[in-house]
Amino acid sequence: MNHEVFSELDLTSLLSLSFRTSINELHDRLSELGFGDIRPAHGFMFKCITPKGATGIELAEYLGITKQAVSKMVDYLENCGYVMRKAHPTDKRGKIIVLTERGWLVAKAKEKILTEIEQRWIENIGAERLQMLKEDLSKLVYKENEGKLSLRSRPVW
Amino acid sequence: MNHEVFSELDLTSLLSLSFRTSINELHDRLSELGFGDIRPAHGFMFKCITPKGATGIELAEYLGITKQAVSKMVDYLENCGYVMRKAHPTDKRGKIIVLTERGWLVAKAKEKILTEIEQRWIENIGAERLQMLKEDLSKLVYKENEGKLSLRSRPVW
DNA sequence: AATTATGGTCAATTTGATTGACTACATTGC
DNA sequence: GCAATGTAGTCAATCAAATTGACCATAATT
Repeated sequence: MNHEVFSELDLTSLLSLSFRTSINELHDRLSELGFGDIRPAHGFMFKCITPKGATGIELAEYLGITKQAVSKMVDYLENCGYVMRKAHPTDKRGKIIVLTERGWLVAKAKEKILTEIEQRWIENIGAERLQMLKEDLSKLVYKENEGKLSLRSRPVW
Repeated sequence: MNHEVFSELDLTSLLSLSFRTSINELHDRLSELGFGDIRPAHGFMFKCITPKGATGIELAEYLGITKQAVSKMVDYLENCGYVMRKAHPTDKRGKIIVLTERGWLVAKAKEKILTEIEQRWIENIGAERLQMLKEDLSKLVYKENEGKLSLRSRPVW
């Protein structure tokens, strides 16, 4: 398999492939650490739950999915021992989803692995280029979404 | 919504968001052109079918999914009038999947839209930066997969 | 010629998401 | 203050994309 193969790919395909590559490594590593029941779909949720918890509606908006989908995901993660539903302090209808201890463990492991992946990328393309890459991607995501973000630009992790 | 928000995101999240952003625009545009029945999952298949067709097994390997999944996808695309199953010239077990005229229309529209998206990105970050971005992503996808590509790095488009 | 391997489909199941219906509580507006 | 409307969450049914397992027909191997 030759490097040249990828140069001919359009940007969208490249973004897809590099995302899949990262996410595959992340989940392989999480599996090795005993977090095999965490799947790609769950990942971004953790970012919204930390540090002080979130309601289902907040998660739904953040992830760009329906509250029903969030509810099911929380069922699963609660069952696996990663999150807990707590009563909302002021709104008796609402619940707050918070991380359990095990939830915090996986969140920290995720953080560490992502940092390591980024570190290895720095070794490949250099710190400046990685910095530029991140800046450019940030700019693009921002420009293209102009305020309407988190409606359909939902991350998979 | 502030640009700063994204700078704090890790690389993996950025890749996810920028990919989603591109793919959303692509499919919005395809919908406007009357190709609303094409969904993100189908996209990368076209790249493998063009120009001279492909067998189910080839598609499965290229996409990194099972042959059964390919078969179903082809059922759907055939039903929508984008592809056709033809008899394999030498192997009586096999079939070749080729694009119909409508299939070619959507493939060309896709090409055009992706080029336009890339063009707009050039206006945002400049041609040099975009070139660098593509080179860096290519290098990373290549390095990280080292030969074992197309097994799990399956594109979603 | 018999065995094994391969290309493709059928059927059942899993995962992640959807739409629609419903309950319990909150907010608004006379 | 209470009736109308709105909102947080769940239940149920369904869809989309993929999986595993079983199977058939043809090819390749020995």
